[in-house]
Amino acid sequence: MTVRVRFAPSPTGYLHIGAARSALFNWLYARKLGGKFLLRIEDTDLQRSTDESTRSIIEGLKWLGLDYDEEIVFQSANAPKHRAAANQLVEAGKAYRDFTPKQERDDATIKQGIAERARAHAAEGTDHRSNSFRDLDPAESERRAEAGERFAVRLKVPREGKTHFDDLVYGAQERSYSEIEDLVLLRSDGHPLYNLSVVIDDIEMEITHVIRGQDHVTNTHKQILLYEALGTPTPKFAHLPLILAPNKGKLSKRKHGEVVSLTTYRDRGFVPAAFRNFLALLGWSPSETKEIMTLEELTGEFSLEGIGRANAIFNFLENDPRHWTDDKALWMNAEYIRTMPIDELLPMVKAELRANRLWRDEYEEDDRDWLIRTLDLIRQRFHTLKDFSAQGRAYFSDDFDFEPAAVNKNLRKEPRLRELLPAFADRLAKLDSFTAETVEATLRAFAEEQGVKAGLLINGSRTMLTGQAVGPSMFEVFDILGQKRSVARLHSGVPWFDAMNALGDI
RNA sequence: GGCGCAUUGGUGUAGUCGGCUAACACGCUGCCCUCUCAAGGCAGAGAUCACGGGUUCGAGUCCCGUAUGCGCUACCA
Repeated sequence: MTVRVRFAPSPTGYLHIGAARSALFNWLYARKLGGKFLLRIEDTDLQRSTDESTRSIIEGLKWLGLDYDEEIVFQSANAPKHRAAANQLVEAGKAYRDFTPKQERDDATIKQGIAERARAHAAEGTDHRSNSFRDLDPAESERRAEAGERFAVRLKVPREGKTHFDDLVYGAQERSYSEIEDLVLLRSDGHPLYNLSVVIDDIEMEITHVIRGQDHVTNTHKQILLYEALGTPTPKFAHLPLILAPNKGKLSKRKHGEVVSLTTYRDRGFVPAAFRNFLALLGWSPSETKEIMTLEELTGEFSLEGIGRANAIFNFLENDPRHWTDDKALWMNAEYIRTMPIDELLPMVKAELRANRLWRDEYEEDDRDWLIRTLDLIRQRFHTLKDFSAQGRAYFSDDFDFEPAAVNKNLRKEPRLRELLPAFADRLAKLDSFTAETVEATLRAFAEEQGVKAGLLINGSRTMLTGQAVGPSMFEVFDILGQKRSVARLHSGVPWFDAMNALGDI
């Protein structure tokens, strides 16, 4: 039997990184075993579901490189089947009509409401499953329904016994029936509810393995009850540890903002492969110690046995731009940027430069070699794709900013630079062969002649040519920027210096 | 309140049948390299494996208890 797994998000917001990891694990499992990876949008909650969210999920999967097989299943389209299944269970005596009027619940206080209700039940000594309609005579039930009385459909959970399943991650699990309420299958307005829909759809889609977050374990017990009532074999289950916030709390969009949204990583310059790699290591570890892995390696190495059972903390510092997301994710992205094949990096950089109007068509043809050399030089110290248009701007445009700190450190400290730099520029202008080697020889000779340290001219040049205090080896930068631009930028210092001096200390 | 799950350095994890002087990665510190910053190389700090009992010659690894955290407990998904 071929493996069939699914990723079943509800489109009620942007794709959460925890959900993205579930998708990744499902995908890896399917690909590893030559099975199918299916996508099902659980849009049964019409109030909260949006098309925009559905699009965001699909885009997110695409960005991560997780392709799905077969058509997307929209759960709402299957509502008639879900209703039919519930009715069939009523007829079979496995479920019953509950004519209790619907209680309106305040969504915000629902959690404490549950606890209070549980306490009250315990105090009264009542079984939380006790429902007067559970044993209502079928004929009577039928009659009241025909008369148009509103009712919900609840599963009749057996009085004695327990459900059990072997979780592929957590091992043997069991739960006494007495802990499970007669769950509602159909609302009194006929709307099918989550647990019913999931089971019916999973059966219909012939899902063999359900791999989802650990927050679903209790649902799994309820769903098993449904499978049994329906007389259908259960799929295998594997629950995944959760991804928590640094305070060990739930990682939510509302509380933690954009760090939890997958699209953030795309928008802030992550290489998809890097983020995917990072995500794979959250809760799962390969048998080898190697952590940087291609998709193929990930697929080959992946196994459910490698998944841990403890929740993982997604480590980041709010309000700290340097650590806005997990350090390891940032490191991994930098690692990918500086080591991935330049051909693969190129399209991503192109998109980034284009978005910032720094892209020129010549980069595609005549200047392609120059572009590749430049990228190879500057990518060594970049962390995200954004850096190519920000820190890297001076390589693609003459219109770039000077960092005040760099100006103070490398230019203002030594007044002689106002004359030295242009004089050095004149030397460079005379060079017949302008390469890293000839520039270096020229600079060192000039420094000695003027009785200054080479470093003074090097650092001053760096700031004049790039606006920054840090960057690649300066002679390589001269080489990349070329003779004309280098000379011009060094000369541009004179009026600039005068303006600075007029302004006084910063 | 009830039920379930988890607990190895700051974080992610490894640790098969009990032999650990507890391993790897990120992060951190220092040094080297050097025109700066990275990268790289080297060195290092950081964990009495939540706590308390027990079994055993020997426990991170097995058993019991406690604590803490998380999850679920809805006519939400």
